Amino acid sequence: MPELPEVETMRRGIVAIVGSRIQGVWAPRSRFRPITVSPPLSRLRRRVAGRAITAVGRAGKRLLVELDSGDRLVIEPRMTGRVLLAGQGIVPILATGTVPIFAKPGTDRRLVGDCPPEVDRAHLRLVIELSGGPATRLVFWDSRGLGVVRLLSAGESARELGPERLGPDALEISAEELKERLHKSRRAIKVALLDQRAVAGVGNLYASEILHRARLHPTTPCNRLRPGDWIRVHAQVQGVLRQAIELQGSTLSDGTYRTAENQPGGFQDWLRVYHRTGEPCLQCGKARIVRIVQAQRSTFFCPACQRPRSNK
DNA sequence: CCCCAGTCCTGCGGGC
DNA sequence: TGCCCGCAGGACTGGG
Repeated sequence: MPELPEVETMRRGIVAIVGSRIQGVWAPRSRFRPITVSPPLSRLRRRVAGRAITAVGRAGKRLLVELDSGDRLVIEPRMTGRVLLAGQGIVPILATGTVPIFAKPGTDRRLVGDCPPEVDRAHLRLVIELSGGPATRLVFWDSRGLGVVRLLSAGESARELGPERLGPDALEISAEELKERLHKSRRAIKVALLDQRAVAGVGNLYASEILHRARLHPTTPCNRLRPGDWIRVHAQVQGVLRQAIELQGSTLSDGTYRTAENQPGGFQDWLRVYHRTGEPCLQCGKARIVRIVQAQRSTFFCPACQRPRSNK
């Protein structure tokens, strides 16, 4: 599930398209529902055709492809979306379930590299044709199809990515601002960290990891946190996300997330609580990891290392 | 302000 | 062995 580290890794993986020009955009035919694109593809295509890419940025869990027209493409991978680059004469073919494979055009089933026998393009959602750079295509792949691609004018950007909808990026936010934005809330700290309007980029996996390392019980109401708690939460927000970026994100056993170079991430080997229900805590070695549900999402924590706040 | 349930979607794993 | 069901959750919406 792409959160900030995975999206940042994707951004770094495609940043070489800066300077390229968009030649066309198309959505491959598929047995699945078409990708959610706005404006509709025909209009989007007219607005981006011939434009040069001036930057590739990121806001929280969204990828931002800036164009010389002042418009920007916003790519939201959500649960299973991925971006890939295809080079000269190479098109991505996608193996069922997991791994994208690269093949020479016109040879659909003669694949380059290892590949399971069943190959399809069903989850290929959007292809952006490029010229003048190292890649000829930017490809958006998404198995569940919850991902979204939007073209926003400068004005729309201000609204859609503005402070009403998106808080400061989790890598940029200061300890003071994080505390200021949350400390009056009665919400559980775990739930609050997932609120993209408060701070952008933390998702379900990293929220559990952050709180375990900060030694804070996930159900603690924000307004019960002490100054030292905020310091630790902030330090771990940054520490965990930075380490995860260094390791190119987390590829869980479902294998869905891959870098733009089609490599798995490495942070899954450093997870201390996520998906480790019943296993011994790696911190204390005594207690076993517990799973609870908060706001309809799984939370994992160590009952010994993350004690609930006693009164006051 | 906050919370909850529902929605979108597909792949997978458990249970029978 | 096959089938059904529920689960996974990011972002959003509508109702309380």
